[in-house]
Amino acid sequence: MVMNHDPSDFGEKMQKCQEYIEALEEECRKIRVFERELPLCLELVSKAIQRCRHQMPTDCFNGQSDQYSDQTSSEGPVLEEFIPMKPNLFTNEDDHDGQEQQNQQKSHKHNNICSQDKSSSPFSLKPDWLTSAQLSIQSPDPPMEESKKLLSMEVNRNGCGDHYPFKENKSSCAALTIGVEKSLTCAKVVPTAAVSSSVDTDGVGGGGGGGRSKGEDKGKSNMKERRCWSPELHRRFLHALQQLGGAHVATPKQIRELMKVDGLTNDEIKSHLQKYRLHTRRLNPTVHNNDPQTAQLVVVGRIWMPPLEYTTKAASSPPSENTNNAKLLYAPVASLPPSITASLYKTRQCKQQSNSEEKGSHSNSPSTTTISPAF
DNA sequence: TCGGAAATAT
DNA sequence: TATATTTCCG
Repeated sequence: MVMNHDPSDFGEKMQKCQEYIEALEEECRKIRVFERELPLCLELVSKAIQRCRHQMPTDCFNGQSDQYSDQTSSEGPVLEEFIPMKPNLFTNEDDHDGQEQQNQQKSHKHNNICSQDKSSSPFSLKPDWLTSAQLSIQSPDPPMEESKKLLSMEVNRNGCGDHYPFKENKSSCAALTIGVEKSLTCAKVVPTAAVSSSVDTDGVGGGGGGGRSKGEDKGKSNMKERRCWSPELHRRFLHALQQLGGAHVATPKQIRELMKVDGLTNDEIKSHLQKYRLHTRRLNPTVHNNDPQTAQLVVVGRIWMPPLEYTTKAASSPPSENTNNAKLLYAPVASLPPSITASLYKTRQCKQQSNSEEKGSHSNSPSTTTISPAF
């Protein structure tokens, strides 16, 4: 809708405009809960809000419709119905309300159309994801398309969450192969002693090399490259656990078969499983609830959700596998019980930006759920 | 093949 | 120091 108005109904238009914005904001809040399912919708509304805001003081009230007329054609008819279109800045507080946005604002001039297009296009969200090394952790799990992008990103970078270019090491051939596996892992091909210091700069939790190296020399040369369990990989892991009936029932071999990740070894899974069990045990020393069917919350990124659900979502498993499908819960942390969120932010996450595998563990009721330190 | 635990890097 | 991961042992 081109708002080239008569000054006489200025106030009325202004009020309508404001109402639109408020309505859109309300919509946006609702959509955010289902950000994963409705990423484009969310973006659409977000853009609508920011553009509407941006236009209010100028076009809406000054009648400068030509300022955005060119943009409307490219934005599509829906927004055009009610929002003046115009390249805008990174003022969308609903997208990634964080410092990254602010930083971007600082670094981009107001009329930086190219940048705006890049960040706002539904199909070019990658810069947004890339704006933070923590995106794969802090953000809710990306929708499928974004998830793919994220995964492909991970192929190109060498490490969990860091932006270092992928550094193919001579020994990288061992376990890390291609495709899915590389995507799922952080592809951190680090012959530990040699390269890790230059690559693993963001503190993906521990470094750590092999176990007891009987011969010290062994560690350097034959050291297995570290497997960094990316969130996606961990989702698969959890999904496998779900299918197998829980962490204390599943065996590494079974998990590996279910995960279907090339290059992933039983040892790696076993190690991860061991860690998972330890955390579970630590969190609930009295309640031995390893049954995923009763496990209530899992932290993925910064989202808590029933483990069944998020693993299901991640792996697109058949619904029949799960009994909890009715419990769809894609909720940002903000919507979680305060006790949970409070605990959540006490966790080590704050210090480990790219520690991307977190999960809470389980208890029989959310109220008794304890929050694990980043797992 | 598995679970547990030591070893090691960060 | 805590954690993640690898490696060894039984």
